[in-house]
Amino acid sequence: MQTAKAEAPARRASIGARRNPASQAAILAAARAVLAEEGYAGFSIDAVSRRAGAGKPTIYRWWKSRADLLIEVYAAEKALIRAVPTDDLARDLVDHTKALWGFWCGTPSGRTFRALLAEAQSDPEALAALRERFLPERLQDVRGLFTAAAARGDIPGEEIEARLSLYIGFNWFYVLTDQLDAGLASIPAAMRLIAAPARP
Amino acid sequence: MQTAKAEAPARRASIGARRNPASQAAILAAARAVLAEEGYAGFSIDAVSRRAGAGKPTIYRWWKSRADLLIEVYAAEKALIRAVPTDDLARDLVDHTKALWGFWCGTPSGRTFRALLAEAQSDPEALAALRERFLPERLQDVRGLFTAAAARGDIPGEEIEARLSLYIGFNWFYVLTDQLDAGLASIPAAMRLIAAPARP
DNA sequence: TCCATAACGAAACGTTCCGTTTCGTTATCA
DNA sequence: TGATAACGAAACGGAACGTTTCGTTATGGA
Repeated sequence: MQTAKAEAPARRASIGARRNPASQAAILAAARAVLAEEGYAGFSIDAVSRRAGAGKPTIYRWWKSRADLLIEVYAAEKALIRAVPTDDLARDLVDHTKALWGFWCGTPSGRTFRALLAEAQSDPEALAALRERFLPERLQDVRGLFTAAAARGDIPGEEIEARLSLYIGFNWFYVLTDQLDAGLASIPAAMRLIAAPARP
Repeated sequence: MQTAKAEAPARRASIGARRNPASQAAILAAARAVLAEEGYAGFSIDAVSRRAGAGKPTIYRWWKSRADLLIEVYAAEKALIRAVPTDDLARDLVDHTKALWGFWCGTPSGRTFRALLAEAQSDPEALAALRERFLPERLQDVRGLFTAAAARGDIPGEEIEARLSLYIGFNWFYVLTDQLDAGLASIPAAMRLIAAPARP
């Protein structure tokens, strides 16, 4: 099991007129556990509240939406993956893609990500948070791979957005259809196309 | 407005021991209208039932899940778009993409599609329906563009899946982030990369 | 030192939607 | 003509929503 199953049954009362870090940690851990075990279907504020031994008002006080909570759960683990450009964009992309897919499969983060994308289809604020907070931060590294390649003259600078969109969409397609295994074989060819030098 | 707002207040009773086509039509029209006006957030069986003037059991009798209903609403309009290969894959892809995005923006189908993808993240049966029924049928035409190009020798046959995945993901990324407008400019460059001939 | 302030968990609120069951009605089809 | 089946309406118990009320705990400024 990839998550702590049993929660500390210790009661957490108020520690005064300030946020209780233990409650914050318990809620994030509970959210992570619920997502790991039941995915988006079981991810309700009630379920997280019960599992964390926390009151619902405590959750609503610090996270104004489910999307907020999802983003924080995701961000707590994503920091492990870094992408540093070498001199070969295609290889950089293949490496990063494999690392990302391993991260999505080996932690609850794949389900968390899918939940966030689903949430964004029904909640306009979740969509805004996805576009304005989540994606820019998460894509910073991979965007850097493209800008470095453009700086080297390997790809045209004006095609960065198009190539980045291709890269993002490729990953989204496989994770949203829960076909990361089947998609592994397509990674090298796809990344070669995305990283292709400008045609003469 | 792109959908009929007022429903026929005429009562539809049973027409005997067989399905009532008027009820089927009213339910599909109601689902379409709800999606057009409120998107996935307002798409509940209760809401569709109320709007259609139909009983919930009638909906559950003929559609075993929300995803089923979404697929049928989408399929009722998608038939309008066809893709016939010429001798230029890149141009075929650009044309088809623009037609698809116009269809997604000009009808409730964009919202329907987003709702279906969201539904697939919480309901395993919806995910199965998406992969095994919806996508194969919907992708038939665009897949034909790639196989025709491979038959001409313009692209390697073993890269069809990778290039198709790139194409699908590109579209999904923009529709799921509700950024079809902003993505228009990236279409030509992206399609050129997807359709690029094999490197020597 | 005292007390206004604020976070805490628990419980309950009314609302909405879930999927199902019951009911009386309607009309087919064997 | 009668068994069969779909129809709309209404109601069911259960779950989750987001909020409010409550008593408790402990801080931090006066």
